[in-house]
Amino acid sequence: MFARNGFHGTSMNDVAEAAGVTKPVLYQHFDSKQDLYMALLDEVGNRLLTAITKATAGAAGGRQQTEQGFLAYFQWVANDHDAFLLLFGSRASRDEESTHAIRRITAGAADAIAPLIAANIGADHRRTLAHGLVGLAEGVSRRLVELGESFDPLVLGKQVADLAWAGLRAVHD
Amino acid sequence: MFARNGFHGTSMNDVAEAAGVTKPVLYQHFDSKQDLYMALLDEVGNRLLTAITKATAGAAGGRQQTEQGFLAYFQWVANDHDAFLLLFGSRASRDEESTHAIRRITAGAADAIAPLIAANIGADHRRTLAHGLVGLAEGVSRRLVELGESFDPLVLGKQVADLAWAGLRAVHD
DNA sequence: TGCACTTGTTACTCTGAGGTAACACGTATG
DNA sequence: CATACGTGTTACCTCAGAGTAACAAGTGCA
Repeated sequence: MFARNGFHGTSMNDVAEAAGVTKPVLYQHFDSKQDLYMALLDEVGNRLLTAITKATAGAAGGRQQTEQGFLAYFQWVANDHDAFLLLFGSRASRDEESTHAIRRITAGAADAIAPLIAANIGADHRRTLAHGLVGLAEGVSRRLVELGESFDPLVLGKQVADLAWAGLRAVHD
Repeated sequence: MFARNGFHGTSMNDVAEAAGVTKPVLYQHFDSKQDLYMALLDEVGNRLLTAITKATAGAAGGRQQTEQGFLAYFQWVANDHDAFLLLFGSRASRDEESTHAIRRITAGAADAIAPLIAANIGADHRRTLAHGLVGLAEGVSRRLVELGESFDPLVLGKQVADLAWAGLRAVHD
C-alpha cells in the first residue's frame, strides 16, 4: 500500500483492511503509523543491502564485482517492484526520519561500490561518483518499474555494468 | 517551503506567511494547494529543461554536448538547491498528478541525452541508459545538496561527463 | 464628500485520518 | 460451570489543515 500510494496516500485503515484486520490490531504491534513505516523501510532496505553485499563479496576482481553488484540490484528490483517503489519510487514521501533511513540505504550501496572505482582519485570524488552510480541504477529501474515493464535483470545488469565499468576506468582527478 | 518540508509538511498558512500575506490571498491566485504546487513544479522543471536544451544545442559533437549538458545540470543545481530538492529531493512527496509532472521533466532530460548514446544499440536500450544517466546526475547532486556541501559545477560536470562519455562509448547490444 | 472597487484580514466550517476507549467473543483453567 | 485472559471489533475522540464567508481598509473617480 505504501509503495503504491505513498505514506500520506495510505491510511491506517487501508493497511488494516489489506492485512485483513482492523486498525487497533495494528496499534498492538506498532506504536504509530510512522513506527510501522520505519519498520517496513528497514526491513526492505536491509534486504537490498544484504543482496548487494553478498553479491560483490562473492565475486573476484573489480569487473566481476561491478557486474554482480548491479545484477543483484536489478534482481532485487525485478523480484519485487513494490520494494523498489517503497524506497525509491516517486510516491515515497518522506519526513525527516525516513529520509535518514533511505539515506542509510543509498549510502550503504555507495559504500559497496566505492572500492571499485579507480584508486587514483580523491576519496571525496570517489564517494561522489559512487553515489552517482547508485543513482544510475535507480534511474534505470524507476523508468522500467513505473512504466510497468518487466525486464531481464541479467541483460540489464550486464548493460549497466558495461557502462559503469568503462566509465569508472576513465575517471581521474 | 515545499522543497525543504515537502508537500504535506507545508501548510498553506506556512506558504502564505513566507510570502508575507495570508491564506485567502493565495486562493485568489491558485485554485487549490495542488494547483499552486503544480505551477511551481512546472516553472522549476521548465527552467531545468531549458537550461539543458540550450546547453546541448550550443555545443558541437557528442563529447562537447555531454559535457555542456551535465555542466548545465549541475549549474542549475548549484544555483538553486531548493529547486533541485523540490523536484528530486527525498522530501518531494507526490500524488498521481505531480508524479506525471516530474516524469515529464526526467523524460525530457533523457530525450536530450539519448541522441548522444552510440547508435549501434536498440532504441529501447538507448532510452533505458539515457534515464540511467539522468539518475546518475541526480544521485550525485542529491548527496551533495542534502549534505549541504557547496561544489563547483565546472569540476563536477567534467568529472561526471568523463564517466558518462567513456561509459557510453563502451555500450553495445 | 461619497460611492464603487480592489485587496487584504479575521474567524469560521468541515472533513480526513491518527489514535483510543469500551466492549464482545472464543478458549484455557480451577 | 465460572472466571481470567488473549484477541479482535465497533464506535468514538481529537486535531491539523484545506478551503471559505464575512468583513475592514486603502484608493481612484464623480
